[in-house]
Amino acid sequence: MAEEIPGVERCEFIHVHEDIVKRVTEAMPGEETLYDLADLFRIFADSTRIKILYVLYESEMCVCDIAQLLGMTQSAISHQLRALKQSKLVKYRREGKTVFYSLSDDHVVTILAQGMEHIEE
Amino acid sequence: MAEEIPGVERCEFIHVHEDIVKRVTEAMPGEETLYDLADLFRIFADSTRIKILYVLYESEMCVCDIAQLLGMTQSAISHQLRALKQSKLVKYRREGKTVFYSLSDDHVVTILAQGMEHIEE
DNA sequence: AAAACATATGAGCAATTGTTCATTTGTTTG
DNA sequence: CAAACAAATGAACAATTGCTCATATGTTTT
Repeated sequence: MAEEIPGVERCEFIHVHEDIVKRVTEAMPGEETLYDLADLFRIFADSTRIKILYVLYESEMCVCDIAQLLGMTQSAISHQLRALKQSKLVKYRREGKTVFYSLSDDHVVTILAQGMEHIEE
Repeated sequence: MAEEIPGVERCEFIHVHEDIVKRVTEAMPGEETLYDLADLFRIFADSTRIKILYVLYESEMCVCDIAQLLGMTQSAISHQLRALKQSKLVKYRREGKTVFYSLSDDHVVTILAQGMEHIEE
């Protein structure tokens, strides 16, 4: 953080105190972690994926059922499930031709609930 | 949800039970709420904004200080602060020429913490 | 083995996003 | 009032995203 970046204009003096600057730079997670965190939230940043998560919160469900419930194509849902799968927000099990998806942990629920609380104010 | 959308192919039968379908469609928040929720998470879906939130978690700070700490331009930070302000994640107070920003509530902290927990597994 | 079905995937396109650069707005001080 | 400084804003551009369409993969059934 705060490397020397040429061309970045600076205000004359820094207003925050030394110790705060120190605390900030120490408490800040590494660059890579911050990217991972942003990637995770990017998954929640789409209403289709949120719908899927809400649906799976009620019950494990196959791709086709989700598509039907949400009135969307199988392809669209499958693409989004891949994203949800890659960020480990959902897990799946195969049963013959059918693949059943479900939420993989309850961080999903907590994050969604906190988000709802925030926008409902 | 689940309006008749022409051209959406459907699997032959729905696997989930009637009561589950009913619960799902009842528990699902309205379309507008889901969009607002996605919009909120979109704010968290960028590492610059996450950095700003982490910085403000340590201390109230002015635009210029944040820019310096993160090694970015005043303009870039100001644009991002506008987004954070619009979604009510940060608040501000003016003191002469300087504008100090701070976190507006602790949903921010909870959401970030849950996200961190998830990616750290 | 072939047909049928559920799911996954790749390419392509319109729409959205984050940054930069130039400029404007708002406030203080000479 | 003019100069100086902090912050905000608008236009523009590259990069990313979500969907569709066509097709591939994997599994069951005949």
